[in-house]
Amino acid sequence: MSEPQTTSGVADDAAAEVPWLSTAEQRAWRQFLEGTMRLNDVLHRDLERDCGLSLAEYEVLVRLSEAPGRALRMSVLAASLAHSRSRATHTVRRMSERGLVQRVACPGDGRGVNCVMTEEGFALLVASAPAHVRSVRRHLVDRLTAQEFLTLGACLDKVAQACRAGAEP
Amino acid sequence: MSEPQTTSGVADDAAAEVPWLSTAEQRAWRQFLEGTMRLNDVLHRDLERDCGLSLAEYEVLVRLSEAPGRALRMSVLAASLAHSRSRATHTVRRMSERGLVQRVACPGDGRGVNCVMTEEGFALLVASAPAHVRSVRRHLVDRLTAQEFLTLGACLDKVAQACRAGAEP
DNA sequence: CGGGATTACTATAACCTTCAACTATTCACT
DNA sequence: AGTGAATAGTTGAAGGTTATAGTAATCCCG
Repeated sequence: MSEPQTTSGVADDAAAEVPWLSTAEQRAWRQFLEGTMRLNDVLHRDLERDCGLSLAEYEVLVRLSEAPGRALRMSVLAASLAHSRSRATHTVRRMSERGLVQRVACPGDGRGVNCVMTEEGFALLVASAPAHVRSVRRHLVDRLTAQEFLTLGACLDKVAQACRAGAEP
Repeated sequence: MSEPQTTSGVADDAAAEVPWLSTAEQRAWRQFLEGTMRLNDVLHRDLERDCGLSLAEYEVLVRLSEAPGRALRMSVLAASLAHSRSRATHTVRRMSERGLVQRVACPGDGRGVNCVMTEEGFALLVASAPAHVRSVRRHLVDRLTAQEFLTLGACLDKVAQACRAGAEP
């Protein structure tokens, strides 16, 4: 990320082997880090305050709302959220304790578990979406031109694909 | 973020009040979410595996390495990391238990605490930086054109500024 | 059919972050 | 000086995430 400031030159050997980041790149990288962190923070806080949902829980509800029968297998849900299966299990357990989703055995595959959205869960999503969209607009979309925002999406999509692929050069 | 799919039209009332996201915007938003999440994940994992450091700990070392005397007051450190003071306290405590930093009373202000990098901490940063930079390049920088990357930084900087300001329109 | 490999998911514990409450010090003002 | 407000930082508990190991069902293929 950033070259350790040193008067001893001890870091220069490393710099010789690794293509370091230019000053401009370094600034861009830090801006990226801080921006994504702060955005995540504020969206999470808004959603928690206004709707009593974490970002992760909201995402679960969105995915389920779009699935046929408002149901998704745990593994599919986890993959679609880019979460570990373990994380999905915990999140869904907490949500089911609140009555937002239900877990039912997967017909046809005894190993599988289907996560189904309850009416209550759907109602909460419907009630929460406007405030959340407003928040996303206010903190992200409205800060950029339409073109910038779409470019942002395209860039991060390339990154996501590389990460998914394991990111060999 | 995304309009709940509904056949009942129950969400349309909300949509009437809130400027929803267009299909293209929605795609961009999800790409952004997934990309930042996966990038964060893979960078964290790489750093942890190669160097035994979390991203947060690495950032602490970077900030300290750039500070005069390789020391920073806790509150300055926390602000510069965009972390809560509490989080900074915990992180620094763990790092000091490993001998990477030291906490010393702040001369001139009895309330303050200075966090000072040890030689060991500096050595670990120097040893870790090359692998981390490689990781950032591989997963982010090299996936984009130079122009795209700088634009990315500029966009997230606008977002960060808005978040810092409290984001009134 | 049957036994090993694979897949699907869960449980436990360790770790990190957040939150709220708390102590100590300094500042502002009379 | 003296008191109330603000600042600096820590603490401990609660909650979420990750890692690891475990159980159960299915698949594969001889």
